[in-house]
This record gives sequence, C-alpha cells and structure tokens, in this order.
Amino acid sequence: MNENNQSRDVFDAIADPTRRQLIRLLSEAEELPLHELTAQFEMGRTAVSKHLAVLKEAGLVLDRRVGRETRFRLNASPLREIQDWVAFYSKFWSENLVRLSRLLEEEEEEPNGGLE
Amino acid sequence: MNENNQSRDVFDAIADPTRRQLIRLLSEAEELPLHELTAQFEMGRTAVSKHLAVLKEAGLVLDRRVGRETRFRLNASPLREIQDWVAFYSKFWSENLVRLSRLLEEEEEEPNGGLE
DNA sequence: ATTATAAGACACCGTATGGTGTCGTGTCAA
DNA sequence: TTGACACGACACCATACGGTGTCTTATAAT
Repeated sequence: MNENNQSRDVFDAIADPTRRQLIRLLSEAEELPLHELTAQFEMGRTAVSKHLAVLKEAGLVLDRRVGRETRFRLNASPLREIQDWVAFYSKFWSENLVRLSRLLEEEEEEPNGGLE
Repeated sequence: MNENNQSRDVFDAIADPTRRQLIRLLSEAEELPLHELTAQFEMGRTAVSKHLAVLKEAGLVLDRRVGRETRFRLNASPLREIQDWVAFYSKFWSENLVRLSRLLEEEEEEPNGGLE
C-alpha cells in the first residue's frame, strides 16, 4: 500500500541503456514531453514511448498529458532498492574490508580464538 | 587494460533474479561448484550454467576447475559501476534535497526573483 | 475550416533470452 | 575396469524484447 506502483522489476527497468539515458535526460530537465525525448535518440517515437512505459511500470517515471503532449518526469525513489542491494555487496570489493569481515566470521565460528 | 574483462553490461547481468540469487549464494560461500549451485534452483544444470556464464562475461564471477567440478567465486568489484550510477541519482529521492535543488535552479534561471 | 503536430493503439518482425534435453568426455570411487 | 558423477557443448524451442510502420484521434496553429 505504498506510493510506488511498480508492477515491474526496477533492476530490469534500468538494464537497458536507452532507459538509463532517459532517466539521465529526465534528471536534467524536471519535465519533458515525448517528442522532445525522442529527438535525443536515433530510434522512432514508438520505441521511446515503449521504454518510457517500462520505466513507468517500474515507478521510475510519472507522466501527465498537457495539451497534445505527454510530459514525463523522473521519480528516482525506486532506485533506492538498487542502492540498498548494491550496498550489501560493497564490502566485497574492498580488500581490507574483506579481510576484516573474514576475521569477524572466524571469531564467530571459533570463539576460543583458534587462529591458525 | 584493467583487471575487469567485462564483455557484457553489468546492469544487464544483474537484471535477472536468478543471477542475483547466484551472486547472493556466492557471497555467502566463498567458492561453490556448479552442481551445488544448481541444487538451490528449480531449473536444470544447463540453465544455471548459462546464467553463470553471463555473470562471468560481466566480470562478476570467476571460475576454476577442480577435479571434475567447476567452482565459482564472486568478484563483486564490477558492481561499483552500479553504485556509482545510482549514487548520482540519490539526490533525487530526498524531498528536502529536491526542494533545495529546485530553489537553486529557480535562482539560476530567474536571478531577478520573479516568482509567479 | 483546414492543416500540422503529438501521441496512443496496434500489427508486425527479427533476434535475444531463458529454459529444455541429449551426447560426449574427463574424473573419482568401488 | 567398470560405473557414477560433474560438466561442456550442442541442438532445440517458446516467448520476451526492441525495434519498425500505419492508422486514428485530440489538440494547436493559421
């Protein structure tokens, strides 16, 4: 019952480079109509519209009609899930932290201090 | 000429839930053979092997043969790209920060203070 | 009133993806 | 040495995906 109506996996939504570019463009412009977004790509309007639909299903984009154009804006909050996910693994790419976590694990498993 | 030999997009590699589950399993176990990983899923060995191949192409996994089994281990460092990417957008999902950035933008665009 | 623009809806298409099953081979165990 | 096991390499298949083009409708401009 939260704000985010994501019927689509956020990981999936950001997997496509075109969609990441859309996110980038929307982050720079507050609100943009479809035709203006389309102008930034080599593909046709329909394709861009489909990508935006995917982003919308993931809750990453909001749209509203203004006159004859549909304007899109970014809603970045679902990206928090990505950040949380990747934050969990950040401890694995620092050698020092890896050593530290191993030490902690060994202490947990062998509380009698049996280091080899 | 760096360490990471990623011939595949990391965003793409982590888009699949099965592959994220593989990453999770490997993060908990240091090194695991294919058959042991396969036992954690409902799909067959070939499918799991393919997912691991994708992770390998993204540089997220290393493998070595030991006897008749192929053991896999996690290499999380390519995930740094994800973290960097998402960190850029973290400023967009705090309401306070959004308001602040809007204020700054309005000041830049209309330095005469013409608010409607 | 007419014309141009913006976009939704839809049909269509080639290819990538995610799964299957099978066969052959190296390795470990009895 | 025989058999079971772990795996790679294929061939195969259904469906999802990322694109196209066309038609129609609502809106804006002239």
